[in-house]
Amino acid sequence: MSSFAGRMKEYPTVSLDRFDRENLHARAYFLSHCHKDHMKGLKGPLLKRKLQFSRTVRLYCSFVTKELLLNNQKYSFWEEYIVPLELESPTQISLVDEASGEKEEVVVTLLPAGHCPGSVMFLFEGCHGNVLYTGDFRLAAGDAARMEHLHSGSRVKDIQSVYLDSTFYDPRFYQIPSREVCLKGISELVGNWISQSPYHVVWLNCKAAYGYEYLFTNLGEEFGTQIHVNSLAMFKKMPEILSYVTTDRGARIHACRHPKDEEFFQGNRLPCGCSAPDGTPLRIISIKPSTMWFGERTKRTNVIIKTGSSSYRACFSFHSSYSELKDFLAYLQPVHIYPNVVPLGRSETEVTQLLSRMCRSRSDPSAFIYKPLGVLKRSVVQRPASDSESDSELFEGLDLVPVRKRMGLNCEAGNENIPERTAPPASAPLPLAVDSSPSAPQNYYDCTESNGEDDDEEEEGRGDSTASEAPRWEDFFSAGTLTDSQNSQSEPCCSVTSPAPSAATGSQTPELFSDEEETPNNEDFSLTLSASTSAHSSQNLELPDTVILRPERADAHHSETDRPEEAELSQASSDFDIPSTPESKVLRPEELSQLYRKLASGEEVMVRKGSQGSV
DNA sequence: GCGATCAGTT
DNA sequence: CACAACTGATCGC
Repeated sequence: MSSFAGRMKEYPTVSLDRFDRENLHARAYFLSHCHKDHMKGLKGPLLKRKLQFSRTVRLYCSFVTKELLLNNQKYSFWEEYIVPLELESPTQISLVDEASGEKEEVVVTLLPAGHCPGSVMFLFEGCHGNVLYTGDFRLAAGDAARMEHLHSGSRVKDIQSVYLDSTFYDPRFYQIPSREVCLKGISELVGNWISQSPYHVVWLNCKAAYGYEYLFTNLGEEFGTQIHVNSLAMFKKMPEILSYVTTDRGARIHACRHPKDEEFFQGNRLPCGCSAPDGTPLRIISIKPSTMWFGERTKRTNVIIKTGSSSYRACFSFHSSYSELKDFLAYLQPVHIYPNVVPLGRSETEVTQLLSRMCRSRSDPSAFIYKPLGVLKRSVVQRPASDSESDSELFEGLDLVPVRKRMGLNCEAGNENIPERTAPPASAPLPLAVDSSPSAPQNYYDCTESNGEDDDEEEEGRGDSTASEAPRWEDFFSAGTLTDSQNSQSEPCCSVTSPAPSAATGSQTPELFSDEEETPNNEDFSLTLSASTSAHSSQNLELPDTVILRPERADAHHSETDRPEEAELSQASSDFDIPSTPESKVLRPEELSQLYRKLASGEEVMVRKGSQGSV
């Protein structure tokens, strides 16, 4: 849950995702996506009054977010104050103090965030530097390298600060299976079930929040069907979603909800109360999307877990995993990183400190020699989804840095003279490496036919789409297009600048595939299903509560700390429990700086187990 | 009576 | 499992 207070240090006159308290005085508002915890104060009467007296204060968001927001009556008063922005189209906004007339210009660019429909990150560029507010996001490793607007020419932009969705910034959440893998697992489960008879139906036990839509569309596509949901109203302008949902209760796949839906399910009823026309009892399974995570060295990823005779939990995450976050940060190398979320069981200072290891060094770069150790880790960062058993995590956080030139902050308006850092080495995901051929993702997805076309062509109708890309999740459900874009209401306070020229020269496919070969292999679990578990009215008591459908391979090393009850659930393993390398300890940044200095000065340095000793 | 906040539930 | 929303109790205006 976001605990971001609403304002960024560099541009304190704008407020993002918070609309109460101090934020009432903002010159402009930004909404990253339509989840309640990012809308605090948004329906406040105080704000409403302020708007009525203002000529310049506006709310900026994506078109889809606008649509979803206005779908809720409580926010309808915003209608005339919302300025929807296209994705990836830098827009200059004047931040005006209406009392004094003082004015500051800032260029904002919306980047797809992959969190839920309409979700975006905001990149601000102005005289206080480039700042990225991520909102909530789930991006795969390497995605930052594919975002044109994080680059200037072939170089990564100089990012002063990142305000980060740090939900899973904790080594415990090292790995979360990719969307593709999760989707494939769910697909197989659903397919195996509904193919058994017309009375076999599936209930997707989704929470009342946006973000599951790509599940609906992909399942709908795969099985040539529609998913039953409570309401279509919010999707009325989103044909690419609308065509896969229905309010026809006769559907085989349901994602409808009811306040007592869990009870209903126990009584073999769907939340919508639907039953078979001829009176034959339905055979219902529930699939509850929930986040599952896996430790650093866990190779097997069980994306489906059976939790009862007819209940399953399926891996699903709205947020990037620890390794995905590290990849993201390692690529951008911001000077500062501020957490928007404090993961459970941690303190704010703790997270900030952990994050500081991913910041560009603030000290004199010449004090650091990156070579000996940096190279080691660099390789890990390149292939985040793979070689998870590598012990090079020893120096986590200090890897990255191929030495990059630092220059002063630009204080001219605009973003012309942004200091450029060198592009990452060839082994890194290339900036703008446009992996546009549909074939490449197929390797990655590893989920057969269902995805090559999941881009749902209508999506491509988006007018602004500058970069031609392979089908991407974020294209699909993050920002989306609306029909009837009569939206171009030009606002007095905003003008569109020309997008930065695309430098999509690279053609090399980034590190997409990883070792997903180790992922699905789902034969095991189809067996379970075809065994056609007895109707769940007969409580099968000898079944354990939790059955892992695809057993772990022997590669989960439980060597040191072998805790039987956790051995099965790799997500219970944490890097705290099982150190990456038995003899290593994670050095504190100060210790490492000291170490690096010694190395730089030619001193001999030895790292011994547990503590760093030097000669 | 409305809204904000918190704890508990799913 | 740890997302995000809903429910109900409590407090204040």
